[in-house]
Amino acid sequence: MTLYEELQARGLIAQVTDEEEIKELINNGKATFYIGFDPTADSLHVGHFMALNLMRRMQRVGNRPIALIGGGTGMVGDPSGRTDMRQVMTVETIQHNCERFKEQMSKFIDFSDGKALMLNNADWLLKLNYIELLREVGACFSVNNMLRAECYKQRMEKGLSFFEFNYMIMQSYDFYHMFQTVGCNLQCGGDDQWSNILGGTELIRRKLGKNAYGMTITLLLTSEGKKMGKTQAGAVWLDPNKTSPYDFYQYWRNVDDADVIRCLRMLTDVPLEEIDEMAKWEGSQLNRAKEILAIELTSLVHSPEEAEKARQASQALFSGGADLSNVPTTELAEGDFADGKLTILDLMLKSGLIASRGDGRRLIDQGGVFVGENKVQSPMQAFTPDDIRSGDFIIRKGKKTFHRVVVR
RNA sequence: GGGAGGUUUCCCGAGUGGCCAAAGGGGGCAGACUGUAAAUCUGUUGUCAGUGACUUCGGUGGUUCGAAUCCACCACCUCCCA
Repeated sequence: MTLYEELQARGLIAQVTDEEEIKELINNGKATFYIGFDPTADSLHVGHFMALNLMRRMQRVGNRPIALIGGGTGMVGDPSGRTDMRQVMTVETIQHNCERFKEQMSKFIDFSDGKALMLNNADWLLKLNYIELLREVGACFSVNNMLRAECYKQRMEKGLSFFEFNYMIMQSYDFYHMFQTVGCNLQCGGDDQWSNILGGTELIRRKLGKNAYGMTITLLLTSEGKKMGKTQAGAVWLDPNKTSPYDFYQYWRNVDDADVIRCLRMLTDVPLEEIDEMAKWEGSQLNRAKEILAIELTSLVHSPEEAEKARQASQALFSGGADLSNVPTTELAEGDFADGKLTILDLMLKSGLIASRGDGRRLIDQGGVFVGENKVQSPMQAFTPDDIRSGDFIIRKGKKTFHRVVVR
């Protein structure tokens, strides 16, 4: 199976500018392709994972990936898919975020010996002179066309600033620049990037009379049409300090029935034949598929060891296993026990299970808090360090949030 | 530059002087049912002590016994005309 066929079979390819040419390029490892990453946070998240995965797959057959950090474009912000203007970030924040991205990406992509590049468009965009830019590329963009682009359409109702309107031009300039300097001949991205990518191929054609290509990958949406990897608490991060491997594992373990197979196909390396088998599973059998998904992804993003730990912790909690050492834990010192004991409210507050004491009272009122097997009856129920030390002290909030407390 | 309207609790959105911690919906959380799924039903959803106090309705001042509601100024947003 060729790379292109595989990508297609996994449902990753959304749109391509020229199917035959792109097949030829990527199947034979002749593509130098780039994907842009906006440094809007200090960690990559699940949304970026699709892109990293694509880069990894492409690199395996000899294509050369370029991870383009949007240090320059990040100062403007992509209006695609946004209903409001992005917050403008300081130069220092952007710089810091770029560093972190670099670190995280190295786990997925081999940057040695020029097998992959990491560039920052701040290196060329910041140097641009407004008048020169207008003269050089301004004539190649039709405002009429730009306004028709899907990414701006939605914003026409709410209002779009000129500042953001320029995003497409800058992204196109990136492609144009890298086409000339490092031979970048293909741009990939999420399907919401389609208009921006076309801007680039168009610019290259007009300015240089040469062909460059574009390919977008399907956005990973839940069956309800929401972006995958978003929770109420925010994004699911790849940084273990922001989203623990246990939480990461649980996120995937809990995806909807309707989404498991698609996630397996698009995100993991599990062979397609095996996934096709799983697609036949029904009902509670799908739980097995969710476990596989969670293990595979936690292994890829963190490590097989972390994945195993998360699996063991989950099993211990949900199926009554013995080893609870890998459950999320809060450590307290004797000194934390003001009067020799702490109430259940204090303990939950300290371990981050509740946001306020009122929140905790409500939960307990509704019978949603357990210590071990026992339902907590009163918010004033108190525990001494010895109570906690006398065995595994597990607080359960609701059905699936567990937290262990230990006293040093 | 001229004119009109708006800014409410996580989001949308009611509220035009006391009965407003503020309707309704969404979302979230919890309970029941389950498979760590979905759907459904129920409860809950500012903070802290619990028959009470405190903070909240863009900001700052003012009127009033009393303001999310009235007045003044400022900031921001949207729409219409140039």
